[in-house]
Amino acid sequence: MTREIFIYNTLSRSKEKFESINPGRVGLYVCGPTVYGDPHLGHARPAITFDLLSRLLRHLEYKVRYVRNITDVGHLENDADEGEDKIAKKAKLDELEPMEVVHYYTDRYHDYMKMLNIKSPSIEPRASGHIIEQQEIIKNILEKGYAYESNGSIYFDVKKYNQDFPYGILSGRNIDDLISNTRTLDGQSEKRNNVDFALWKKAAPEHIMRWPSPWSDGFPGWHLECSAMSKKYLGEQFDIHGGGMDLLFPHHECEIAQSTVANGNAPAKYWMHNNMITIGGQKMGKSLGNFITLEQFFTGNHDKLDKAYSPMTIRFFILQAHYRSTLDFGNEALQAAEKGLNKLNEALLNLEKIPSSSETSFSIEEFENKCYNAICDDLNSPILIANLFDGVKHINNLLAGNSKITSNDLEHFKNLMMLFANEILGLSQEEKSEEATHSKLDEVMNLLLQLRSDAKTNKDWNTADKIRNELQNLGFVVKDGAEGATWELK
RNA sequence: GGUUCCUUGGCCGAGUGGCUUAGGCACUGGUCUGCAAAACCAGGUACGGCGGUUCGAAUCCGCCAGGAACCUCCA
Repeated sequence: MTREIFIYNTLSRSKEKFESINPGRVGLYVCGPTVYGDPHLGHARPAITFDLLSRLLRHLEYKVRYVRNITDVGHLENDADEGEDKIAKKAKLDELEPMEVVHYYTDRYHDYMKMLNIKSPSIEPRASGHIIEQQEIIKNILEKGYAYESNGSIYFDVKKYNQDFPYGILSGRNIDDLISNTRTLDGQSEKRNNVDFALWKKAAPEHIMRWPSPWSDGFPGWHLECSAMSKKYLGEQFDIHGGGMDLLFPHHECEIAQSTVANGNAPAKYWMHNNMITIGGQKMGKSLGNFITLEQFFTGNHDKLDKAYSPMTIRFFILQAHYRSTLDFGNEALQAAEKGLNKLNEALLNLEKIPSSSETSFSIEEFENKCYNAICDDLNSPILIANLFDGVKHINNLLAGNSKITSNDLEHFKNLMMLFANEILGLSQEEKSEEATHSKLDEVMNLLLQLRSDAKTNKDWNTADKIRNELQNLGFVVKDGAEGATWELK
């Protein structure tokens, strides 16, 4: 299947036709989470966006190597013990091993990504497992003269780099503005310029995570890990680098600088950035403390949530906006998404009930093209979803006998609906959870007992007995007591 | 302060030079129904403000207003 894909490349600030470096293969690197907190709605966005991208590429028969890292070193030391309640905090008086924190939150991240039906990447490397590779890059940059040592730490010399290469090509920043505008922070006196960034940091005595190096016992700078791991698993130049817009500067800019010095070229051909999810018009993020975790969404356990929302509702909600637009959180919007998704799911189930006929009254081919065109146009999932709702309309009309379809076309149409909804958008038809079913059973039984009680009040003994006897046949025992009837399962 | 970006109907959210009245949710009328629900049919409301370019602009340009992201860890 040869379909052209267009991708918005942040580097050129325009949509470009996607052409992979190696025919039939795609190398994709996406910045993953720093695992020191529970995953929140913001984390779901890049995960879903690039899950969608890899699903599409694979469907179009590319062999995709999708690398998404886990950042487990760099900024952990003080955030490790953010307990929610005092008891939990007390339990952590004996500080946890950083790797315990990392392990715990990595597990949590995986659990919630799985619930969102996000496929596991091909490789999920960790920064702490690639210290050697990072040190190799530092040595390389030092040899080439674009980094300097200062008090046991190594900094990248941005000013020098900018004399030979353009710094700021991704973010559109100008180094002179940066130098004059960057805030001066404490502890930066080691740097020649405040725009310089750390490749290696000497560890303070209290810092637990530390590795030996030619320069000091310390740990690698944050920007370096992605350069090291993408190079190791995808090579010096790969196809697509993804991540949140908030990583554009300085993180991705620094990656480009590091790779340009070390390898002689920028790491990726296409740079894709997903936009932020906002709450009340503001970015939902850790520093603002206004984030809602995925667990809270799934349980409804948060002040700002009217109710619980299922993982698929969250996924659908995110897919209903284009990945480069901000998306504002709101209960109304979420409930609209929930209802819309239900409508879609019901129609998909009803696909099985459609009778075939001797002719087809709408164009399957046109439907197919519209769907492909939408998703191949820089992952325009909102348009694809709109097209799927056209499909829903067709399904309902077919069921109502208002339109017709031949059995061949029906088969094709079914496959297309399932392809786009399930395989590409990743909207699985989640089974009603056992828990939910169980709690509903209680309500249903109470309803039956209430009906029986009403019948008894009306001396409608036939109905009352019928309810009791039929329940008995199904294995339920109805027990009449002074306080009313109760039931139990035999 | 610098850089970049956004502002679409009751809500969310596509579109980007001329007929897309996108789509979802909500709403209104009708068909169906014992009554509902679902479904189907029909319907309304929009492009922040002011100027300009153009035969024609929500879409291009300028100014103004409001908002956001980044410049420090952040998806």
